[in-house]
Amino acid sequence: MIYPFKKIEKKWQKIWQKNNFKTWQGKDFVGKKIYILDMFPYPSGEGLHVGHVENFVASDILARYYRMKGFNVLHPMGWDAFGLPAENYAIKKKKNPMSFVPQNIKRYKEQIKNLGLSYDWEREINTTEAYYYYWTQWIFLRMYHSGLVYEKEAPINFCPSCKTGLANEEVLDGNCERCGQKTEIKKLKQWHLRITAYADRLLEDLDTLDWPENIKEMQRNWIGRSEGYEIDFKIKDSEEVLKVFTTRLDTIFGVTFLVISPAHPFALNIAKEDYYLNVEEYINNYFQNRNLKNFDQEITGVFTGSYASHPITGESLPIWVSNYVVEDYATSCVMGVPAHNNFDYKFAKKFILKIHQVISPSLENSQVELPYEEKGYLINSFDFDHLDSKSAEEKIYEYLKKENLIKKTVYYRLRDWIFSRQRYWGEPIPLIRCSNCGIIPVSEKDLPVTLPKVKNYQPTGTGESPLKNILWWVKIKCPQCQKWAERETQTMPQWAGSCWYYLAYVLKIYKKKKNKKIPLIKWDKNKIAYWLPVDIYIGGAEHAVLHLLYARFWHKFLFDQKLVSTKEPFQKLINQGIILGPDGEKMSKSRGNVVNPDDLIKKYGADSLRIYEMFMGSLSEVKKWDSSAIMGPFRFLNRVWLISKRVKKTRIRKDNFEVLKTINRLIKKVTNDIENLKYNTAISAMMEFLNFISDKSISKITWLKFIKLLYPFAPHLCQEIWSSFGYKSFLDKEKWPSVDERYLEEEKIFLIVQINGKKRDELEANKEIEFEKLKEIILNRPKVKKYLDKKKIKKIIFIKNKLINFVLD
RNA sequence: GGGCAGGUGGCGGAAUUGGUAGACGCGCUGGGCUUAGGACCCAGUGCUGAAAAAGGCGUGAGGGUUCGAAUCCCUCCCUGCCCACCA
Repeated sequence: MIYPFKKIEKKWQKIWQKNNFKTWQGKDFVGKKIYILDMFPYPSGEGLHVGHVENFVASDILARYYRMKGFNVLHPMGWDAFGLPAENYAIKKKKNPMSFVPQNIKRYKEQIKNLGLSYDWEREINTTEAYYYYWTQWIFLRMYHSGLVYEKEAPINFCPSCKTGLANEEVLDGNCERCGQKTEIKKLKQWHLRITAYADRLLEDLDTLDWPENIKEMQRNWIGRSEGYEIDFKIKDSEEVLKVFTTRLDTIFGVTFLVISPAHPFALNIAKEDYYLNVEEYINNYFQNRNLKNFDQEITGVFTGSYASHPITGESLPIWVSNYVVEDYATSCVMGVPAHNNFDYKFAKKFILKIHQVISPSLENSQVELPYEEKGYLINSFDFDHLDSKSAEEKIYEYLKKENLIKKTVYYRLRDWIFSRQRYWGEPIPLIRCSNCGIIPVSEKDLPVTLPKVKNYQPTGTGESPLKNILWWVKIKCPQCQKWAERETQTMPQWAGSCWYYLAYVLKIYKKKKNKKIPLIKWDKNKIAYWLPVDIYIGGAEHAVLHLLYARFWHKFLFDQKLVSTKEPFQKLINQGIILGPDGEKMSKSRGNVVNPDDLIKKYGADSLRIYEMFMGSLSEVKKWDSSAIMGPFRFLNRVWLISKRVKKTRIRKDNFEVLKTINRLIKKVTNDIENLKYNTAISAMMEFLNFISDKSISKITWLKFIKLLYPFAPHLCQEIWSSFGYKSFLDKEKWPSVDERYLEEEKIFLIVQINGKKRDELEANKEIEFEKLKEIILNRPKVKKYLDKKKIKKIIFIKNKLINFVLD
């Protein structure tokens, strides 16, 4: 028989909705809080996928559990609806995203309702609504006034398909993060946010976070702090000086050439007559070809004819121009130490330059295969010979410092965040361009700068935003000189809205206007102080260096502005592992291996789907979908339904010790497992319990304890059973079962008998049994006797209440 | 090339952190019930040992530490993810 999941699920979803989800509302300033947050989705038109389900169910279990534990739970949901995915989809479907996004949201909400997820819908937010992006713009203006916003023409990544500039973080393997197109390098004037000003704090404060180590490591690598030295190399026959950045000062006597990037301002200037044309051609070539980022690019180069002198030895060092020097990192000039750097080595080999070993792995033997990139002891380094790398570094620094040729420096791999997009579907950047006064920020009282409705919102591809053509919107009186000026027509990147949305949930209020509730956001530091930080944040790892870095940056800025009270927004982070298709490949439409949650809900019910996804394996691991395996959880719930009917008729009032022991153990196990997000083992323990009682009669009390344990996982079924026992309450308001320790203690224990470390026998014995007594019993057991026969016992290992091991000769 | 995670039955995965390897579930086999079953119930299920028992072998490969290793150490192989001319 199949339990009537359709009827049950519909019934409770309706009741929950009718109750206006009041049970699930987080109340400001009431009791002990916990903030459980999901990464909010892009409402893309494809609908929810099984990955969303995994994410949302995982947090829903926590939310329901903590409500039963008496916490004041904040568990909100919203829509990250600006940005390329929604816009590209809208263009494909030839609809304006403004009219289109609400439809998608409606579909998402319907699906979420069908899953029985317990969100606080009063706090729902949508990044594309004016009341919301008012504040996105407001924070931006604050940043502007704090000097964190600047415009700069720079070579940036440009997606020819999305027709917009992209941030470094949005380019994966040279492809657009959104559409997969190969990106090009284009020189465009772009707004930047000075995230590098926060590099150190973004790095340091990672240590205070309870995040997966790999995500922290990714952020560390992305920030890429490196401490080193900037050294002056004088160019011969010139007044100019080349500044070189190195982290390996100890190898300075191994320098045999200098290399500068083709984009370095000196590149052409220092080229000597005979070399000028070569260098010019090389540089032109570089700029023509750099638009396609090529990862297996060959190292090329050209000699400038100029020489620099070594700051210590005065030796002449040829200056080369090469593509292997990154143009926008550090001084974009490198000292070539081919013996101790792999790239320098390749370069020297190719152009037959001197290779000069100055580091030796040990003092005794300097023989080593080059390039040798490890630290070691100095050789061929004049006065500094025999020093180890570290002390040599200090001594050489002292020496060059006296000559005023060196400076300690820190550089970051992290670049400032390119913050403007030449697209329609984003928050307008609240700035005004006046030909008289320059850039004028929109005044706070004129916020929000609303995005106009337009017919033609397709990207122009010329590097101009489609907003440029909407003259009525663009033309504006300059607030300063009152002459005609223009609005900035570029928009913010898709990540802007998600930089502070976890605060928006906390700050959302309603204003009543003619019986209508108008949503508003009102900055309230007390509310933020109460709810923040987010205690548990669940979402995909794909945002490791995007959203999670940007949001931390904004949060730290808000902290400096005294607008929030914590240094970090997200205390604990959990990444759910992605779910692969049944073929073991990433789910994608083109592969045709996408599993649709709607179908599964129809066939087995939301509760079965919820349990199946949590039962698949550990939350953070990558998992493969197996459609037939959902039958396990489905059967499990059917049996719960059946046994419930049986228990309803029982007359048993008091359970025997065995049953009480088992239920109390289960309570302990499930409680621990939920708190550690080990849902798979919690579920298997509940299955075990069901197997255990399937041929026994148990009391209603014990059964309903079990139903409460199962409730966060299968809320519809458990709520139905609860009410069928005559209870009117919502289980969210019921108390989580507590463990009665009396039943956890064992008076009998199972002892393992090992012989030479191998299990040969087991026996039940009284707890705390003494060694001598036990030994006597065991030595008389036939199984053991057989092994001990004629052999000498060398040693006996006895672990109380657990194991005894006889070591034989 | 660098960083991180991981490798356990036919499959998804457990294993209290050094102490019964394979919980739980899927699948499979046999039986029951049934007009029927892709429903349900019962039994079995790491490999090998022709059935049972005794035994032997077993956590990517090899070595080590230990009374005892999936777990700790060393060497190697493989897979996944992220970053990659960052000096």
